[in-house]
Amino acid sequence: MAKADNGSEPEGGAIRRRNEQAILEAAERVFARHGYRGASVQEIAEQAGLPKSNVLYYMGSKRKLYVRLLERVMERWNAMLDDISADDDPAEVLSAFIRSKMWMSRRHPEGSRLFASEIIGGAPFLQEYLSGELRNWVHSRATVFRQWAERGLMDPVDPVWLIFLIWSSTQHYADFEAQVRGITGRKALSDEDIERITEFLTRVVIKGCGVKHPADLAAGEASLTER
Amino acid sequence: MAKADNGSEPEGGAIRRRNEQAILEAAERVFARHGYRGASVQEIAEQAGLPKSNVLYYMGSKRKLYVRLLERVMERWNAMLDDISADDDPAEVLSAFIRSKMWMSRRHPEGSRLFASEIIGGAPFLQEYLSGELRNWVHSRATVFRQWAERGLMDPVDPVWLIFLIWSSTQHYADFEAQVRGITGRKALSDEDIERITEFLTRVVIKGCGVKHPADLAAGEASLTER
DNA sequence: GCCAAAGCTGACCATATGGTCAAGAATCAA
DNA sequence: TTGATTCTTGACCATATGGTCAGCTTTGGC
Repeated sequence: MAKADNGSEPEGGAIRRRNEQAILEAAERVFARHGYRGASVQEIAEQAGLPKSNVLYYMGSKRKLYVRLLERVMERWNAMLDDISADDDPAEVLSAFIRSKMWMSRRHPEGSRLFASEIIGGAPFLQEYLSGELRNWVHSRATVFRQWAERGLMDPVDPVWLIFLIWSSTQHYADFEAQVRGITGRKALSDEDIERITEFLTRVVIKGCGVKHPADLAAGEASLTER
Repeated sequence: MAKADNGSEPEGGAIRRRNEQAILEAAERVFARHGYRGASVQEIAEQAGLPKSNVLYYMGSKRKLYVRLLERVMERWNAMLDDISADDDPAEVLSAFIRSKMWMSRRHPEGSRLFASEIIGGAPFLQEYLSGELRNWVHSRATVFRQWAERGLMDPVDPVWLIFLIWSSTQHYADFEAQVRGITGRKALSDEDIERITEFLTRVVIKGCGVKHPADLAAGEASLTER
């Protein structure tokens, strides 16, 4: 038995928490860079500043460590999947969606790359998540998008392709960071860059899908002028 | 010395060509799935139906095989980077660009994933290509886009972000195929699906960037009606 | 200070890795 | 048929892999 049993999740003493944190951080980097097979426990241990045995002591096995990392990433993901309803303003919802996705890519690029690496490898560990939880989320969002289209708030585009468009174009800046750096010639993108890209993507998506403000709807459909 | 020296590239006898072909195909799959480190020569050999020694005999080393694959992918890529000029119709150029990128992702998904895997891993083998050849191509295209914007043929968007948008949203269907399958619930996308997605992306990009037909320009700017 | 629990880690293991090599088999122009 | 070139491959090697374990030290509540 450990000390007092608090109801919250992060179990274990201070030492355990500190070391696990170091291991998880190092592992996220290494797995993101080399994929599940290509990553070695030895390298993770070195990056965490611990002997290999210690990593196995805390994490049990390479596989368990990897699964735990994926779960951590998916938790961050899910926290972003907030609820929207058909009554909200499409432009605002899409804008917020793009912005939060963009900043997620910026704040957790290694996590994004870890996820990408898993998917590229055929998603051996995430298949049920994709075709279960995530699929449901996408389809519930799709329903809302379709309602917007029916009410003339946006063009009748396929919502799934639209979601994929937003996902891919935002995650690009995390997953393909090396390419972005090579082509722009910069060592890293600044916060302003990210903000400008966010604005660009938002603009293209909203204008490209013919999203209208609810207020403009009441003003009659005779005027095709935007804004 | 081998037989007659023909000027074309694919050297070697029929046996060599056949085996190399089998090895390259198998290797593209395995490297795409597991990354450079995670791929094993043994697995490549098995998938090619040859003993490991034979793979090394033809390819020299794992590293040389990998580099050769990357070069093959980049050749396919470069063949697509045809020339455009500021005199062309922006809508047509962008449409053709999206379409060819989309079909490249469909026809060579393993190659696309191989490239993605290399970039996610920090592009250790492709850094100079990215910041050299590819960078120049992007910037030459960017110049054309800017000229279009100056002539009022499209909104003054940053051309580099636009190119990234097209790259990411098209490549998504190769790189994240597992995710697309899981969420759509389908075993594979059909040619019609790809065509519809192409149309969707083209529409969003062209409408979203305010691309106009050159003919509409002459008709005066009073009419804001589209199409 | 006591002692059980937690933390730590070098030595070790079976297996898999990329790569070499030598010796034989198939191919082919002459 | 000959002889040289190409092809084929099992045996082998040094190293790295994920994982185990026994025995040590440290920690922290009493």
